[in-house]
Amino acid sequence: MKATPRNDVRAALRACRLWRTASDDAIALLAASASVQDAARGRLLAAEGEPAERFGVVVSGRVRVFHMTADGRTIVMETMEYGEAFAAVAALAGGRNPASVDAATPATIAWISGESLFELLATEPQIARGLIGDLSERLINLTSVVQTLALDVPGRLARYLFQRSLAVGEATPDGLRVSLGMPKAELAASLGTVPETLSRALGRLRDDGVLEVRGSEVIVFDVGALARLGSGYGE
Amino acid sequence: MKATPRNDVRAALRACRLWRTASDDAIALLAASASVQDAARGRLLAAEGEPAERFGVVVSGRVRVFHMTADGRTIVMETMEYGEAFAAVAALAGGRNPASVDAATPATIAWISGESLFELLATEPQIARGLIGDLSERLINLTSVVQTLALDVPGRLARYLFQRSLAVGEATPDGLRVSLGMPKAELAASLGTVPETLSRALGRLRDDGVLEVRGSEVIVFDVGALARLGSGYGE
DNA sequence: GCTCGTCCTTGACGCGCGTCAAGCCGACGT
DNA sequence: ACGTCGGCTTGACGCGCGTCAAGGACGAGC
Repeated sequence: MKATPRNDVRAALRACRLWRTASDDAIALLAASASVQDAARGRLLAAEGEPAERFGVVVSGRVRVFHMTADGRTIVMETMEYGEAFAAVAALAGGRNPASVDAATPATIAWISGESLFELLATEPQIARGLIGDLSERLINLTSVVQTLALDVPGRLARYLFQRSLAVGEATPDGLRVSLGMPKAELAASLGTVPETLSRALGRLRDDGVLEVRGSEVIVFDVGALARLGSGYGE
Repeated sequence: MKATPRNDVRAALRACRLWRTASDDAIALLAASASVQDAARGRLLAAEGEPAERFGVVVSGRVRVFHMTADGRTIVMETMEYGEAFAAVAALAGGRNPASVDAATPATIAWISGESLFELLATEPQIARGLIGDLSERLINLTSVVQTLALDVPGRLARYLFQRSLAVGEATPDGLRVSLGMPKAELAASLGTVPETLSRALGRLRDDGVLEVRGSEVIVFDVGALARLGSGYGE
């Protein structure tokens, strides 16, 4: 961690939706006040229950916002990438972190104090609207997490694959090629389950002719089926 | 629904934390612009997926924010009472309702357009901070819902009873008397389960000597056990 | 080539919980 | 007091999924 201004940090802050209407000068100030941390993969960045007086913005890499259950499994609530902020709510509400955060890949984080943000808010009040919009959006995302948890594992998997088909699907003569985006063990954790069950769920989709598994990517034949299964409407 | 200003409406709006630093004049304006609806119990107030251009404030009664799964069960995400706003995120983010809302009791609702709120924000920018705080808090609440969903049914029940013990527990010579606050069928739904399973979970707590069931209230002998079970740490 | 390690898959089993189907109890009307 | 009806409880059963344990499959290193 150090406090010299860095271009990558300023760029990440500029890209952050929280204060997208802020002036470049204000961003520069924010960047100057930030402390920068390089975190190895798996490094814990914020712990559930800890008081939070600052929040992080992802400069590079990916971080996971998650909750760990008593038996050691994790539920991933959000994954944040370049230019996204995490642990912001606790800093804004002045409370404790409602969830833990760790680095899903090697990551660089810019830490900003809640105070700095409130100062920014005071000098440039128009950013409030962006902030409110962003918080609302996050609330909507979390709502969808809750809905996802109501699905069974095949449903959650289908929902994930469907979203991923839209995002990174690549048409080929065989079908839509979709990379899983992470090792299967990690995907299982993201879906709130274990590798064994994920494997069976994939096997079932394969047997039903929806897709074909090829190592760490799948060839999707029937995107509609994924959409159907992932929206919670029976088989 | 009608548009004449009402004292109960103004009072409810005044009590609303979203704009707690707003001036009385601004509240009066808001109240005048509101349309008031009296809803019977069970009445649907907002449907998931619908575009939302307005949000509601509870003037009397209680409303439930919930998601209905494909098989017809409901997950309750929040319960809003006097002076609390619902369906606000969609109106603020300009999207669709991420969840449905219905009246848990007969309720009176003041509907306010998202536009009115933004006007208020423009004329009295200091309310942004309250709004941000409220949204953050709601985000934290939802996070706790996610965590609750990771518990098994006895755990969820214990968590609920523990919170309720703190909120409405009444010391008696026998133990802490805690009313369930709603019929058991409704409680079961709030916990994301069915009456049968709730009944068994209560029976189990009774057998373990943690509490005793008396109709629609319970006598708690061991509050610590409730806290333990509800935090996700084994039996 | 072999060996080792890592990641994934498959099978067997147990547990939690939702479902179906009876009972039970207390509240109410006549 | 009796019947009836709705809310609650209890038992039996099936299914989904987590766990344990035992194989594959594949690449890395010698």
